[in-house]
Amino acid sequence: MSKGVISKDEDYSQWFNDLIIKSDLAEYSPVRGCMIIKPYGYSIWEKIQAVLDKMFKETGHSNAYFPLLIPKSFFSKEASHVEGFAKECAVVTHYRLKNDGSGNIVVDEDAKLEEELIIRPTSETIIWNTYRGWIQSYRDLPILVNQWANVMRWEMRTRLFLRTSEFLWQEGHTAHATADEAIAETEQMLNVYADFAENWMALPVVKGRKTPNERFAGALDTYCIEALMQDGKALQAGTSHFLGQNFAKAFDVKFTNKENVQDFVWATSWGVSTRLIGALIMAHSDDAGLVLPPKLAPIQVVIVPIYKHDEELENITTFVNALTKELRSKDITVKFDKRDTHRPGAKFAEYELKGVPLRVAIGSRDMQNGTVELARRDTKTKETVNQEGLAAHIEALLEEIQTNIYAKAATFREENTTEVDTYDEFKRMLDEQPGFLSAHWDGTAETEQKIKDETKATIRCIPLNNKQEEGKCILTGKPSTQRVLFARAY
RNA sequence: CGGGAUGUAGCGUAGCCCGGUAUCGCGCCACAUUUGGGAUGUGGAGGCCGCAGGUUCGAAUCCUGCCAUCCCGACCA
Repeated sequence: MSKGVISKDEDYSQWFNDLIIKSDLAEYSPVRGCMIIKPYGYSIWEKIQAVLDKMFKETGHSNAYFPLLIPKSFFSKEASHVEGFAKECAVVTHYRLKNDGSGNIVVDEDAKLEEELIIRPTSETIIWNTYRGWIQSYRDLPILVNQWANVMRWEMRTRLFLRTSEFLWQEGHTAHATADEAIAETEQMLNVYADFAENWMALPVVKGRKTPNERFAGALDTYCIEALMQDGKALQAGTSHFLGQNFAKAFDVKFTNKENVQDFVWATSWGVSTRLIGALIMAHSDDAGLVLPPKLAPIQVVIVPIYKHDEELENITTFVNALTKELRSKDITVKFDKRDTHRPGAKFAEYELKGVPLRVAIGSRDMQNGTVELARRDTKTKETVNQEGLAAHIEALLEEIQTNIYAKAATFREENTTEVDTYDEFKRMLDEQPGFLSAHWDGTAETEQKIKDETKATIRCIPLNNKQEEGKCILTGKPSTQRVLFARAY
């Protein structure tokens, strides 16, 4: 176990917090629920951004930026939307501070805003208010816009990366001439998210749809990707919403179609957030620290020299410089840590904590033998290999690590996904072996709510391409045509 | 917003019951010896004891109020 990090079996929540703090991803800020994302943590976000941004552009989207502050009145235009967000909005009421004469800085009551401003919890309202001016004809459609931004939701209870008051995300907001086109867009972006989660984050996900209860405020249909964490709880890793014409109607966004008939515009929105970093941590890491998939690791390979004299270091450095150059030509991110202020053992522990996928150690012994020592973070195994062909070997190994991390997570999910047919078994599994529970449900909100109240488990999603089969609801015994996925969730 | 806990050096802590300006470890600085899994020795620096009142000759310690954070619930990406 790493110093200062509690074992994840002993206290999972504490383990998660310890890891984030000790591995330098983030720290607490002076403001409740807000965190400071430190350079190492932010560099993971930058990688996530770079990959997703490319995927968005390849699917025809462009980036834009809408303001942080939204007039309060905008929120009253879409009924279910305001209901969903009203309780967690931060409100700007004044625009000036003053000195009260005794050295205290206070709000200047004379500087009260005519209309209060809301710090965006999400941008549907300001964006649809804007789209009204952009759209007149079917020729103006579709609009395929994404924005990278911060948002604020004043949550009751916060957790680093999983649920902070302010978080970073991207939100796509598209406008279409037909429902079919909007639904296709919603599904397309869900697939982009699933592709990203599985192939970059090494995180297996279930694609599905939310039940009406769990839908986004203002959506007709919410698609999601659900992942399973190591403590058996589910995490919603991304969502894509079909908003129908709700926002177009609320903000009066109409267009003239080819038949010269006016109609309301069809909408989607979709987003993922810095929560993905939380998912990354909880899905793969262990008691020694983070385990980052090579494709998203800020440092993919760290090289640690072991030497007694400067002359030996020079020797090693010459070799390392050549190796580094070769690795960089393969787009592999390398760090050569030749600090003489820390001994090798300390460095080993540090990079394990930080989840660097591959470590190369080179000492004088290796230089004489023409070898290096390679240590994998995912398996914690070490091997001594020849310096000849090393770059190619490392490249292959990184791919193997990526595959292995995914396979491990997939196996875990498989072992913790259970089909249950009775309510007793359902409750017993939640206590004894938490995970995904695939069970029949009668399709009513009442049943869903009752199960939630009694067990804290919610319907995570109705998986897409779900197998249709006859069954009986685990709670009511009423007939059902398919299983849905339950779990306790973050 | 309910329940629980905690605030003492950068971090982790002792001291609090029984009032007398603070303990230990890690880290930090200097020098030396070290370097294949978290080095060792010697010397040193670092504190308005969360904040504000009160009691007292004297408060980290007793009293009152406040603030903040974390954990568990309800709410949520």
